[in-house]
Amino acid sequence: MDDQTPRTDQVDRTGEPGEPGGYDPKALQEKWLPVWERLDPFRADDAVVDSGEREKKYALTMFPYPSGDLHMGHAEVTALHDVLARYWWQRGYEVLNPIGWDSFGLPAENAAIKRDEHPSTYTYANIETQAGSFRRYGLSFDWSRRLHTSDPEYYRWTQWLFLKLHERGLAYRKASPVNWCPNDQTVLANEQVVDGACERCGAIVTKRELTQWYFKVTDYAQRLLDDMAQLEGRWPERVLTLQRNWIGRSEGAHVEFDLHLADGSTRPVTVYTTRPDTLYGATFMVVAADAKLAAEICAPEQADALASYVEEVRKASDIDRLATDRPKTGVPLGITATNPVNGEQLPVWASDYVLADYGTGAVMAVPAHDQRDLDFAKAMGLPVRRVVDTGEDDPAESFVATTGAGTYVSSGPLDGLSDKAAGIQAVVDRLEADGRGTRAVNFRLRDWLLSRQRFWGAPIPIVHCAACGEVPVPESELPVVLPDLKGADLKPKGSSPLAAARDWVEVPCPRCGGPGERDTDTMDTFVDSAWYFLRYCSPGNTEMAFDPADLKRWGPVDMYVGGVEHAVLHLLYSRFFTKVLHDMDLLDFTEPFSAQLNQGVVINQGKKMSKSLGNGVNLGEQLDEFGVDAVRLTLVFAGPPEDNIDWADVSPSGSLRFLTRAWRLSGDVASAPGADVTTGDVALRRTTHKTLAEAATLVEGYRFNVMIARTMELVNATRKAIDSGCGPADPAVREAVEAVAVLLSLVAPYTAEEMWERLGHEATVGRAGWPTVDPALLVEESVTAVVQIQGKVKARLEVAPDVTDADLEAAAMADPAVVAAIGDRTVRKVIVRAPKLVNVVVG
RNA sequence: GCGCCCGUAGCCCAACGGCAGAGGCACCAGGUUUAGGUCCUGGCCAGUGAGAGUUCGAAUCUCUCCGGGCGCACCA
Repeated sequence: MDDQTPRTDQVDRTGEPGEPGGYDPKALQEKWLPVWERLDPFRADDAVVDSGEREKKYALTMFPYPSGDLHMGHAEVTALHDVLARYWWQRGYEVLNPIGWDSFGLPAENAAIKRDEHPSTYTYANIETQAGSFRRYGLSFDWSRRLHTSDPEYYRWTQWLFLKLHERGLAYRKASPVNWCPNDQTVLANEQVVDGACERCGAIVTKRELTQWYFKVTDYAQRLLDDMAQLEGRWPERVLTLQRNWIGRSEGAHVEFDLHLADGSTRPVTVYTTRPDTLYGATFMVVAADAKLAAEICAPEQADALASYVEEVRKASDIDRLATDRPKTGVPLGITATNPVNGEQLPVWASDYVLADYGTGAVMAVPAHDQRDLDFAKAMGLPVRRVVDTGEDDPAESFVATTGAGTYVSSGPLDGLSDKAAGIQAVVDRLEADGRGTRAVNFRLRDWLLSRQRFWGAPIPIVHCAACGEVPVPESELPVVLPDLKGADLKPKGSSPLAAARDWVEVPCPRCGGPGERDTDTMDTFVDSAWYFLRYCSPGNTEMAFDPADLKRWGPVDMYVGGVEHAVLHLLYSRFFTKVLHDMDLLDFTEPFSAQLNQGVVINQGKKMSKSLGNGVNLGEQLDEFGVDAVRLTLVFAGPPEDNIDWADVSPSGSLRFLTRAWRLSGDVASAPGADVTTGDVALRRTTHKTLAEAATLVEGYRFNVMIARTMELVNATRKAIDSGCGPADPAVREAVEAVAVLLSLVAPYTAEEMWERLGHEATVGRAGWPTVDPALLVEESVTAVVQIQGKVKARLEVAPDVTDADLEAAAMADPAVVAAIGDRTVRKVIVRAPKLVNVVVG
């Protein structure tokens, strides 16, 4: 452009910190943070919702674990989350956007051992550091509801919830082989074992027979599955799939076989199968080698073989067990079982390919139609009998099991049938008539093992009494506060550190007053986080965990933003707790999180950031160099929220440049606040209103990156209008820049606030409200219609937006370029899509 | 092995079945400065991984293949 560039640029054209009049992110942060602390603009007010003045929104981001300071991951998830929370405020909702800390857990305990101090020292110091960083990061949290799961005031209610589940028979103790992490010296839930290793420390997990506390999540398996219908389309598809897989429902039948033991007695055993229709093809039976059943039914002459086999199996880690190409092993138990449909005597084997804790721990083996059974049959030289002819090669020769439907053969009354459902029905009917079986549903989901042999968690509020058994600690005595242990006291020794605190352990039985001992395990930290979103609604309530009335007001969570790494554990447990509390009439909803968004991860140069690769990006340094707003903008603009962000692909300096350009606009506006905008430049006004309308749709669709692109366009258009269009005094320019400030308030709050002030407004722009969009300005004066011949563009016409199909066709056919393009060919068909397009088909 | 998702300029990413490029990064040129990791203007740049089909019209729908990512994987 030319030299009508406004004068202010002489001073403003700088991004250098410290320069007078320049855009200085650091100065803005120092200027506005105290103002916001004073105004406290994002405190969620119960009364405002209750009066009906504003509708509620509950925006939640997965609360952090207090290890060190915040990192890029925190910066990303909170920046994305804050866009939506701030948008809701601007749109006139009363938004509950709380923050807290998941502050129990192993890292603090390990740090405490290393430094010979109490875990709380490390924990609360980190929390303060992170809280300060979050504040500087300019997030719209309601700090008044802050919680820490390691506070006695919080874990008192975690213990209360445990008691409630215990009361309802949903918390129980049982002895069973459990996952044991030799490094952390504690048991782990199934969900915490990933590929045979501890998800936290990576150590290879082994098995131990221990008596542990469980939550009966399996009672809710079907509902956990069914209620996902409510979440369809509102949760990421992959999370729903993960949950579905994890619950792992299957349909089949229980079939009872008679075992003929070595002592001549008969004993029934039930197997679970999804293919009862292949019962005639069963040629042997397999029981889990490590199940009690195997030892009980084993013939005496095989007892030694079984014992040494079990020993071998126990030694094998889960890693070995996971190798799918691993050869099948096992030992015969020296007994037979009778096939209930044809009376055949089947040899019974023990093997580790059958799992003790799934189904009944015993299977009927149909090698022809199950690859695992076939592999075993091949290894042991057992017969293979095809009973379903699928047209494929006979598995007995090909060693490829056929699992599809086909025509039944060698199956007695089933022969000739070729419908799988009918086959299953026929066999089940027969079994039911004989009292030898029934239809059954099985779940892969296991009960939630919640005991941990570690210190830094909520003690399990149970007293063990020789006379009364497991006695719940009375609610009035909660919380059961952790004893004051630290440093070396906490060293893992395979049993809970709490056991060493004898004065703490030894208490009178609450029931009989006799000598009792406290349970010395603590709860899995996933128990703490399975209900924290409820506590935010009733902060500081000393009478109850949460007030149902508060949850009626705020619940359920409207948007839950966090990482996919919690797709199974945390979300499943929270869903479970919600349903239990619903059944207790404490909640009127059955799903805690109505919608969910998973952010990607921040990587660098194509790889996960790690110390060993030396490619870590330090959040603090980025914030120092580019400022909070530029870093937040970069993270939000990088791409769709769920995509990973490669820090090498993005440009915080580019973000900083954009913010500088936006900020400079606010200094150029030369009309007074409240000027009559209707007299302003219509073209710019259209852009402004169109941008606002589109931005709203984009934010609601979580397309924050595109929303920012639109804001950039508006900034560019405004710059152009000032420099070479209507000029800085046009009220349309003010309107546009105010719109920019509001749009930027979602992602760059400091810059937006400064712009707002320069525009002559009071803080805070975060609560200024979304400008009203004038629908009249969304309609274009004219649109460009394209005319295609055979789908190729040949001409463009400027037409009214409300042009009729007939008028548009007439105009198109009259256009010289079109006439020329058609030439002497015959017009076969004309497709008209007013006002955008005409397509002429010639032939 | 099974299932799901994704392939658009040098890079990150847009595009109700209707003009392939909105925005940014990088790069180049010009101007302003010439103390600039400044600012302004302009430019460069793909025919949408490959092929086939449906359609008046396909980046968009369908199928096959290639490439990448994710999930599940002895759950009977």
